Amino acid sequence: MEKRYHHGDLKTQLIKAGLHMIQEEGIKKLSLRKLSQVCNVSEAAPYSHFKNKEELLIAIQNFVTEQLTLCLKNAYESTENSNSPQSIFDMGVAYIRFFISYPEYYSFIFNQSCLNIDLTDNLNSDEFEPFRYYKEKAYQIYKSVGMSDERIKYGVIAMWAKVHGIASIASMKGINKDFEWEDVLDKILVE
Amino acid sequence: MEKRYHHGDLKTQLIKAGLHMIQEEGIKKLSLRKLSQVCNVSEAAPYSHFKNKEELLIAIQNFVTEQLTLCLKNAYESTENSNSPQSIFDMGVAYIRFFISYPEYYSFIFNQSCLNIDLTDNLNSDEFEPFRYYKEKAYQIYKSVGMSDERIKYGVIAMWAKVHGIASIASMKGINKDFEWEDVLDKILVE
DNA sequence: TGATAATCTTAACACTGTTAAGATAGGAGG
DNA sequence: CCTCCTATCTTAACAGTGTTAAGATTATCA
Repeated sequence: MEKRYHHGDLKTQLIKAGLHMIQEEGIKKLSLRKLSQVCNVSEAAPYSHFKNKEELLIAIQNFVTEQLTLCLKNAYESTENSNSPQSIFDMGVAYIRFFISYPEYYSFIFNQSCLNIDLTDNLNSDEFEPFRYYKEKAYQIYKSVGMSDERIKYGVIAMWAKVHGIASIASMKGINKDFEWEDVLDKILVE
Repeated sequence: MEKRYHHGDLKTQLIKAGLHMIQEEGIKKLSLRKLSQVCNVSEAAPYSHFKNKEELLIAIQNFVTEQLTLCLKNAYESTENSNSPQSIFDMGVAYIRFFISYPEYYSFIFNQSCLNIDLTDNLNSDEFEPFRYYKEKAYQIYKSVGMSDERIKYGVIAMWAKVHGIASIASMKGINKDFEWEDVLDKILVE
């Protein structure tokens, strides 16, 4: 395997290697220089594909976000009758399980201020797919059950907050070790 | 104001200055060297009081955590009848308001993996006061209302997850700008 | 007073992100 | 096929970071 001057597929390799490094050692250990080394490329090479570190992280963030959205869609569509309250529950469980499986992803997606970087602008209410998708489907379902718009508005956000809160707490390493989340999700999630 | 060789109160000054810097520019901009400069002291001086940057951050984290606990205690005790479900609600609102007021604090307390540092060990289920206090009081109250232990166990964690989730979402800059959280807390928090 | 320990400074190290200047080579048009 | 353009990559440097070692200063207390 000879080394060529032009890598050929550096951009996607950087994203993949970055994601891998986040899973293995956490974002705190991720540096562009180590990433360049892994990709067998000089330290300045990434700057041909990303304006700076932030842009690379945003690319990785987008990749992870897409996977999360896929999990939600999967959960929604795999229910017998997709248009039932059951699929709202299923989407919630899928969301929580996603962050239990990859705890590092939670703070990577939602934590802006700890990085030397601000990923916040990439997290707009309307553009953040998982939020958008969940709310849209939940609205449809509650509507079809005949719930009033007023109740839907607050019901959806309340349910969503609970789901997100469980994901947040469950993805913390130190907190709530006494809970085997997987076993009690159904009891906590039901109203 | 002459400069003495011995600062005299450097340890507490570092914590105060650090907290101030976090509020003003976020944790990402906080560096020991800038902190030393603010305190009019050399770059290695902090190492006489803290083993490393992580220890200083833990000290700041503890300070913030104490303030949050105070908010909860205040909310609990200021209710007419402290031992009523109303004070559970009040504590939840206080918790959420705390992080709406100081959004930077949320990721500072709960975000481990983004820092070059791991604050997680400082966040144990039993030692993290706000969690402990809320759960303890909620348990007492539900118990006095005659709720079963089983229902209490899941009810408390479910309510807590919702509260924490709202705080989490509401403290995000980019997300859910469409919600004026302060106005709708009562509608979202009630079951 | 004098010794000990706490506190602070200076100087260096390795590691970051980032940029400027230039080398290489892939690909389009002649 | 050749040439030129441009994307991509390298080398070398800069400033900023956390951290440590060695030594200076001074507070404390016997």
